[in-house]
Amino acid sequence: MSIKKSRTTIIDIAKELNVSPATVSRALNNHPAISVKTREAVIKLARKMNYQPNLLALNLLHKRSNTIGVIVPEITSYFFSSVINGIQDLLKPLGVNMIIGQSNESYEEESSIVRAFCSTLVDGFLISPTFEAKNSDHLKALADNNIPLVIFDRDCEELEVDKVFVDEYSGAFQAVEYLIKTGCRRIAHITGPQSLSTAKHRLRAYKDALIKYGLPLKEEYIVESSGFAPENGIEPTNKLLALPEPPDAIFTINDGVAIGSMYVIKDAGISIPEQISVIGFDDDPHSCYFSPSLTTVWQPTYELGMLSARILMKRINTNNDTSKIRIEKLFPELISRGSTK
Amino acid sequence: MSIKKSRTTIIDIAKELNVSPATVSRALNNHPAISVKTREAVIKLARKMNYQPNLLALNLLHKRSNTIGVIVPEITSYFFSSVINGIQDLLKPLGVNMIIGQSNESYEEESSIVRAFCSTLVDGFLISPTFEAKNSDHLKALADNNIPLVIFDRDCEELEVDKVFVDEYSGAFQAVEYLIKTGCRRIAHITGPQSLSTAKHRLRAYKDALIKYGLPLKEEYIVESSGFAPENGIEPTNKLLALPEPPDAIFTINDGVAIGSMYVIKDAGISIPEQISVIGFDDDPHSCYFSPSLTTVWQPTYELGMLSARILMKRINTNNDTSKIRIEKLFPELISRGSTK
DNA sequence: TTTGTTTATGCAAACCTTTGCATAAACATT
DNA sequence: AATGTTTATGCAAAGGTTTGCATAAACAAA
Repeated sequence: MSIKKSRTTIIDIAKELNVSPATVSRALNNHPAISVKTREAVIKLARKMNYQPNLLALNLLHKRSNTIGVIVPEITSYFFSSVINGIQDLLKPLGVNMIIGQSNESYEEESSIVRAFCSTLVDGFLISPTFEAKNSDHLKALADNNIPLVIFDRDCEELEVDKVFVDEYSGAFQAVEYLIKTGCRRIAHITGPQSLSTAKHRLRAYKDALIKYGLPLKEEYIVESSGFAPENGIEPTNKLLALPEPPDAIFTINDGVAIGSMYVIKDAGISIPEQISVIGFDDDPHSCYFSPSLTTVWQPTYELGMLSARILMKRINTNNDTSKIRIEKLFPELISRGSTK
Repeated sequence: MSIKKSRTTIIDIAKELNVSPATVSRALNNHPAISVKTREAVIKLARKMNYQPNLLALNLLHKRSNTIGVIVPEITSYFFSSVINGIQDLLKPLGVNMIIGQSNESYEEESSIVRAFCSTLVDGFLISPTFEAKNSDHLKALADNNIPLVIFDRDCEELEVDKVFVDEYSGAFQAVEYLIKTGCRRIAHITGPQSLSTAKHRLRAYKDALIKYGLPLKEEYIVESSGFAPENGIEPTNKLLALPEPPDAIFTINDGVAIGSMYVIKDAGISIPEQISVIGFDDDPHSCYFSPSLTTVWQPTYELGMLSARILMKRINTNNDTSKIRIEKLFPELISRGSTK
């Protein structure tokens, strides 16, 4: 039953000064048609009364929340949290906020978050779709409601919207090529869920690189991991090590899996990189502290976030005009460390 | 110049049905004084026209944004990102959103974020203060504006608000006690920035444990790291190893630093845990994949986030009444692995 | 028929700000 | 003195929803 001490409004100031709220508004917004005297009085009093504009009212007026929704599979991974960093750094100077949703790789959750954010809460979306992508109706619905959407990192082919990717193919190709050039001949690949565009591109690059260098493509050297954490690397690696002719190199879908993989390999008494080379993907900050330190493919995560956000804001500010959709690609880079020869 | 196809409002429905907007509102909100016939007609049409309430308008009306602000030093660390997970999971079923700000351990940034979030955008704050805490005027100002605030993980003593902590002292004491019990006698501590309550508590526990077991307290065994990443562990460890009588155990401020520390130790050809035991703090998911796997102190991060959010929501929903402030403590747990004897 | 009661609906204010249009006052020009 | 121009301000609507109060309509009771 406490009386909520409501904050100072433009009306309070107006009453105090015996002017209309409109005058106060104009004075505070540097409208030209205000006498110097009035303006100064208003500004002075506003400061004294600690006036702060009510963004809730402004939002309603402008039909804009100055908030965007970001949906990622998870935020605890280094990859996505540093993408978010990039997004945030672009948004902050613009005074735009970001609400984050985690899909946990679940289609249901993803669409429920979209729905929740949709109710006028959000001016646009930045989404990296879940790999459990049954369909993309919930995302298509955004287009119908004229809410801008930018897809990043993971593709969703049926959607014709702005997209920002890392050139997975290039990164993976570099990695496999490097293994070949350092003398590996029996190169295995621990791939990720095949519904993911990223996993598909990396797999294709793996195959293409082998072909280019005339190495045989063996189905048993391609194993799928069901996730991106170290524990997801264990079983696939065990499978590879149990082969009659085990690989002399493993290119993994990401650093997490690579770490699990190295763990298994070392545990089996096999030396890295002498007997088996390992390459990851992501350049997680932990990766260089393992022994051996992990060779990996660095991705421009921060830039990925920045660029995606920049493109989204452009859409929002141009009222989602019908200009051509943009598909951008950023370039990854091989970082050679101790886990390769 | 495109015409923004504005969404269906309650007024559109009202016109279509020749009733007043008030009637539509009541019909949709199950108000008792509405005839069944009208209600059904309204609901049917609302569904057909894909009506979704305009939260912007509701926010203004209720003077509530259903959004809380969360400020953490950084989100890329496992610790904070999993706290955020807990917060989010509590908030989601309540339909409350969260905007995140990163202080990057900077006082300036922290207060600028508070200011930005303040302008009616946010119903309450969840803050883990930066260690560059010059003062807490910006946080005190929240109290003046009657905006609820819950502090978590890191204390700010001059503030009388709800707080949720991990019992750092207990966790650190367990760690040091464990080292002693496994035969270590020259135990060093890499502590964190001393403006942090967490670092202070852990340091105190370290000292108390040594005293309890009659071990000498040597100043040169206490070294300060300037951050929480592996690289911050390097210099402090070098210092320790260079001592005339190097330690036979190192208790570090967190897993990140421990990882850097182990890196240096192994590099120096010293074996872990035979010659030096290492214990971290946090239980980062990577920690068990290092060799040796890292003994550490697990913190209930997820629960920390959940509880903090729960307490904040209580404050918000009780209109920030003057009930007693709550100080809660959660308990950490030692996880023994390969880096200790 | 009158009065009283219930039921269903509408009006208008409130939440806070901005802005197009109107207007009053002050001043300048003839 | 009359007309025209400039300057400063106010009015009111708009943005979408909820809700206390008023009221019309329908019905029941006397």
